[in-house]
Amino acid sequence: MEMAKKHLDAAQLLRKAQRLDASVDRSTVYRTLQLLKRQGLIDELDLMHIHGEGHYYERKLNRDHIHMACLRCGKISEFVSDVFEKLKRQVESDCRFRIVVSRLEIGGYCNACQKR
Amino acid sequence: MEMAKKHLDAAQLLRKAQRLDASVDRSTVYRTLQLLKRQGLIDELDLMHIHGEGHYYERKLNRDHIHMACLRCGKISEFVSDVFEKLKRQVESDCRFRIVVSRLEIGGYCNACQKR
DNA sequence: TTACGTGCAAAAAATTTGCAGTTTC
DNA sequence: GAAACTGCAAATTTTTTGCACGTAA
Repeated sequence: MEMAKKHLDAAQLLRKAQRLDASVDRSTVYRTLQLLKRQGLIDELDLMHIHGEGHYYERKLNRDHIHMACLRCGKISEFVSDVFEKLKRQVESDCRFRIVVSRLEIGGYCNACQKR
Repeated sequence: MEMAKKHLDAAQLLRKAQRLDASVDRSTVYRTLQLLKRQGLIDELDLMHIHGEGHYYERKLNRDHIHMACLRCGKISEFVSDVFEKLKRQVESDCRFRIVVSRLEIGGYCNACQKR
């Protein structure tokens, strides 16, 4: 599964998979996503539910990133921050909590939409 | 709606509401939640889907807090951090993004469960 | 009136499950 | 052959919608 492009929901992944093998079923997609999620190989997002109640998935990379969803134009942008890393380390030490997955999603207005 | 207690899902809110007025319908709950969400009066969480695919709601207070969900015992804990506030300010200035809502959820192992 | 909020019933969207047949080791 | 994976069909769960009615400004 080449989840190279990001932020795909289960239906999109199904369609992509069926382009390679038309017999692939929805349940296989969901079962595989569950597996990958448990292994920590993908991250699950909901992008502030701007486009409905579904979930989106992306390959987990070394560096976590923040997702920002524009409430007006729907654009999704990403941001990597040392402060985010610092925050996670603070949670781990202050709360004695071993972090496995983390997700920071922000809804608001992007630069372009603020100007209108 | 006394969402005093937190992290209630739509079904729980419906049951609570029906205790006061038995005729309340599911759709009213969902419509009200949509409204409150748009007004920024409540926050929507999914608590890392530890207990299923639903969503949880809580009154939005002055200070945002981080939610941590223990993948073993299911306990949800909360944490307030200045670093989180700093991170949000960084996003606003570095990305020129006007934040309306933000949500940081973390999955991992709580102090007690790490020791087992 | 005109807009709004509601219950009701039905639909739609998202995800899960049981089962039987294959493949894999 | 046991364990794991799959497609298929059907079921569940979660959320939304159309509609008719009542209410409030």
